[in-house]
Amino acid sequence: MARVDRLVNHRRKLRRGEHLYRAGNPLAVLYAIRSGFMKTCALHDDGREQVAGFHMMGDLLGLDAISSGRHMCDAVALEDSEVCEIPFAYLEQLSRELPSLQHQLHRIMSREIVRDYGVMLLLGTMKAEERLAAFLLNLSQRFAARGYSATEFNLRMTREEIGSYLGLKLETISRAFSRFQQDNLIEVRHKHVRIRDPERLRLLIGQQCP
Amino acid sequence: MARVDRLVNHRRKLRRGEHLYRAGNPLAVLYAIRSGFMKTCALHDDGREQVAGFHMMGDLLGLDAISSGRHMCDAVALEDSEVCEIPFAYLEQLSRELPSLQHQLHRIMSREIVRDYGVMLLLGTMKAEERLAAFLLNLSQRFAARGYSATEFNLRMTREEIGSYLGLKLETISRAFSRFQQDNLIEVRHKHVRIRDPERLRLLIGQQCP
DNA sequence: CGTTGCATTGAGGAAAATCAAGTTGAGTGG
DNA sequence: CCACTCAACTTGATTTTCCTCAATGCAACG
Repeated sequence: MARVDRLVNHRRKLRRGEHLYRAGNPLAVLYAIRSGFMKTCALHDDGREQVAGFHMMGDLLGLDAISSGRHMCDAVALEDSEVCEIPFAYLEQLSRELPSLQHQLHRIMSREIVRDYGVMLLLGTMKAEERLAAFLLNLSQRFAARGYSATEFNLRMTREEIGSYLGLKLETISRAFSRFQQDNLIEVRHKHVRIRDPERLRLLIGQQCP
Repeated sequence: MARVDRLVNHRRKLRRGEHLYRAGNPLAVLYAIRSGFMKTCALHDDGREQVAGFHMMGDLLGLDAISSGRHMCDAVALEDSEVCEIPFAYLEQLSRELPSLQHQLHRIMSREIVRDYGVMLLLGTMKAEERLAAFLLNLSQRFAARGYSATEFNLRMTREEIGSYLGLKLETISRAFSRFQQDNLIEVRHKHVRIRDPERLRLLIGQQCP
């Protein structure tokens, strides 16, 4: 137990806007988010970038770097945040001795893969408003799982970042928000969102294009 | 070494069209493809599905199931194929004793995560023809890495499956193929593709929209 | 109190989806 | 071997969706 403690001993604080790591940085440690809110951005050679995910308390970052020993995306704090540094080599060593730790690590990596499949489904098959609905419900659920309100929260990211994540332009996000508000699905004012009708939001996602 | 051999001892043959596993199946083994060609499909509750990846010799399938103990997607053979069954529990056990095996497993899972980021980038930021160009170059590269021709190969999947993977409709794929052929980038006749100008295909991807 | 960065809204245009015929080729059975 | 069938593919016309461009609004901050 003492040794597991040592695994998560080192903390690091980040100011809003600060990079936790950048693509190309060598892998040294994984990061468990203790507090705050972050985004990861996948980058293409030609300069294009896309938000690959939004991350909050309890999420583990840096798994992309294990394959090559270098990070393959950027991680940026969207608000002041605190992370735990987990030396990867030590994590591997310890997980050889602790089967439950080992299995936990595998489950976390697998969960990331499953999450990515969900994003692909969203990007590949959904219309703009379906994407935003799915995004809001996902956020809602994750806040709820952490003990925050499922129906009322502040967005930490800009419309542009939401758009990037959902494969849409910021204007499209803005219009979808306005439309949801008109339809009494949500109340939205700047970064603040209140979900008024989660059930109809959920239905909205199911609408195949006919 | 004998024990590593035992790890990959069991084979399974699949006929074209046969499922290797389906979403919901409990995780028992991972699968290493020995020969053939497969697709994995992510599924949404409402029946929508999307091809999450195409897989060939050497690829490892089933990682999505580790997180929950159940498969989260379908895997289907696109041609007669053979796979190796790798009991996951035994793999975990053995990787506790063999650090290099452990690290190899982590790298493979991480590589899948990185691959997924690439697909997100493709789905989120690229236009139809860029997507198809990226797809063809990726296939080409993977064939080359396995000792096959990088410039000439047979597609194992239909236009519809390509479209599903790329977030496009089959008609769009067909038109993009025709256009590439007109522009002398490729020759395509049904499933047979010859890449005539990989360099210009590569350039095509870099074209930001403006 | 103007500057700055987001956000909203509208108008027009481009990309891809949809709808609708045809074509091709592989497989099947006469 | 030939006619038939069926699935996959191609191509064209039209429609939808989202993007682009542009103007304006709004809050935060020095």
